Amino acid sequence: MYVGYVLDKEGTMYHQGTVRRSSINMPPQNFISAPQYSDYAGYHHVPNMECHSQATGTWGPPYGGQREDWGAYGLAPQAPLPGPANNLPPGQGSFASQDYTAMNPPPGSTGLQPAPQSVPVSEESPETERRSNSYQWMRKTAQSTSTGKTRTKDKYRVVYTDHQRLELEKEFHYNRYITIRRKSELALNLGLSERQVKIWFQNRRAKERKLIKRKMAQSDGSGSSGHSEPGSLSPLPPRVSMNVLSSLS
DNA sequence: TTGTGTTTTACGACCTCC
DNA sequence: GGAGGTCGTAAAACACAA
Repeated sequence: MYVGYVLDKEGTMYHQGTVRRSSINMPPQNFISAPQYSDYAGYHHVPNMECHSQATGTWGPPYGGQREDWGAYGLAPQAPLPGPANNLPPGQGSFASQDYTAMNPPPGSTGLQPAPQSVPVSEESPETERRSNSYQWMRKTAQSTSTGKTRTKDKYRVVYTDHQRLELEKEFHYNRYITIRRKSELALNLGLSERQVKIWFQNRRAKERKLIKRKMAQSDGSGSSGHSEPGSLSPLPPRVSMNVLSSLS
């Protein structure tokens, strides 16, 4: 049932997935081993990420221009930040390929092993370390699923590797809505299908909304009125962003 | 060890837009 | 009609307390 559907609809996805996972756990370019991200211990979930509801403009102009926050990941951007300063339209967060490759050296170099990621944990703030503990799962998951399978196969779902999640999170942090072009690039670079990337972003937005709701519920409960407005999560209506962004890519 | 709660993938249903 | 959006949900993976 699922198999039929999926294989019909996206044949490569799960075939690839099978291959990927059988070798996977560490996909193709993957990533040697999770420990190379030992510093990241789960992107720390973007310290501000859970505070988006506190100010509508937290993400600034449509989520763009926040890449400096990557310092929180131990991943400061190496390329100039796109965004207003670079005359990129608001919301057009998508960085050019060179930006991406700056972080993701092409095969032949060291693969996907951005050097900056080896920021010593000791340099992180106590808060960061605390968060790191909260995200230890990030380290473990990549190792724990050696036979990643999907709902359509023997198991229900795969567990993305640290690296895959890190890259996806970075992209998400930069732009909540991924462009078609970036989706392709990411899928290619991470050994995922475009469908997986798309769904990951959908789920990630859902997660964010959930966090915001929770935050708002808490602030309501504490008597203080939340600063964010319903719907403030999405400065760019999905459709608009999709059209605009894709036309710009 | 086990029970329980949370998070993470993945999907279907339904909607909007072109 | 197709693509991508949200919403709701299933179930695996995981964390953690008892």
